[in-house]
Amino acid sequence: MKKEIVKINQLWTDIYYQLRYTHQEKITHQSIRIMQVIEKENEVGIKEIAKAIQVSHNTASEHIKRLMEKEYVFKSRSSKDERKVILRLTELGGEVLHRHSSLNEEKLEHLLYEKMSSEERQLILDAFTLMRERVNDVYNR
Amino acid sequence: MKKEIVKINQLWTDIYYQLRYTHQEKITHQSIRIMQVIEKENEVGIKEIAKAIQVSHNTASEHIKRLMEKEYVFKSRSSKDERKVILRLTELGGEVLHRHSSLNEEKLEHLLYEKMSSEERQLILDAFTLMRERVNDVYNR
DNA sequence: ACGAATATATCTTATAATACGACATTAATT
DNA sequence: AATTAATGTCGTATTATAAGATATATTCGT
Repeated sequence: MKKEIVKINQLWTDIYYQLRYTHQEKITHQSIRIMQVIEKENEVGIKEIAKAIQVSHNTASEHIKRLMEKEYVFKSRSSKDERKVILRLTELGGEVLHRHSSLNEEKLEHLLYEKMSSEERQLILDAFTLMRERVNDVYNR
Repeated sequence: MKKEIVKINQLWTDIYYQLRYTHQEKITHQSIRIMQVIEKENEVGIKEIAKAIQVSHNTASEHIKRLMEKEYVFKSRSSKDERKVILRLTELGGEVLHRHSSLNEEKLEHLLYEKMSSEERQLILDAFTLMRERVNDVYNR
């Protein structure tokens, strides 16, 4: 493995460790992964969840039941196929997922607006934008 | 909240979602958080774990027992204070944590070395390096 | 129109994870 | 020697996780 790759991963995990949210609510690993899929993909139903986290469809259904009890997720039905569930995050669910996968906004603002010049800030934004664009080229056809 | 902050978080989570490892072993949320602390901090013992994940010391001790059974973690004792445990990740533990918090090395290599020029690659590396440096200035004295 | 296939839901059962209080042990401190 | 600090263990309770069996509703194929 090239050493730049290892280096970037080191930087990535260091940045996340320092800038993540703390004092987060209790939540399970599966719940986070499920909510990530719902947020990042379109038209996600029970079957897609089961595939994404590698469990049976009935287990996936139980997960969703629990997430609905916590009001992190709600269901609607596809208009094209009334058998199919379409899952979405509630506002609360979105906030919870944010606190478990995003960078702390206050810390990020402090870093970008008080510890960096506008040129440095632009460098960060350009790099992330480039990376996301190229990633999309690779993984979404 | 400034819109650049929200934008960067959007990019951050998109990049992670696309580049993360898939088909990961079953692991609990608490296990990952504990291993992150062990990897990123020095001289972590039971007390530090308890504080980091906000549980009692006996619960933290049980977590460590389970992680040792799985051979993700091992203990030694501080030479300065023989009461104090010092936790470290085993090689296996390091790999497991990697698969649950880092970017997939194959995907990253493909992205950086086949989809980017060396200038673009350098931009990414510079941006991450800058970000990590400044983060360290802020959060480590 | 009708049986087959698909998507989801529910119920039961089993195991593992999570957490805490109470109590015990060992090493350091005073 | 008594106290404090760091950790470990036991008992107990709750929740999470997962699968199989079974059921229901919708759509597809002919």
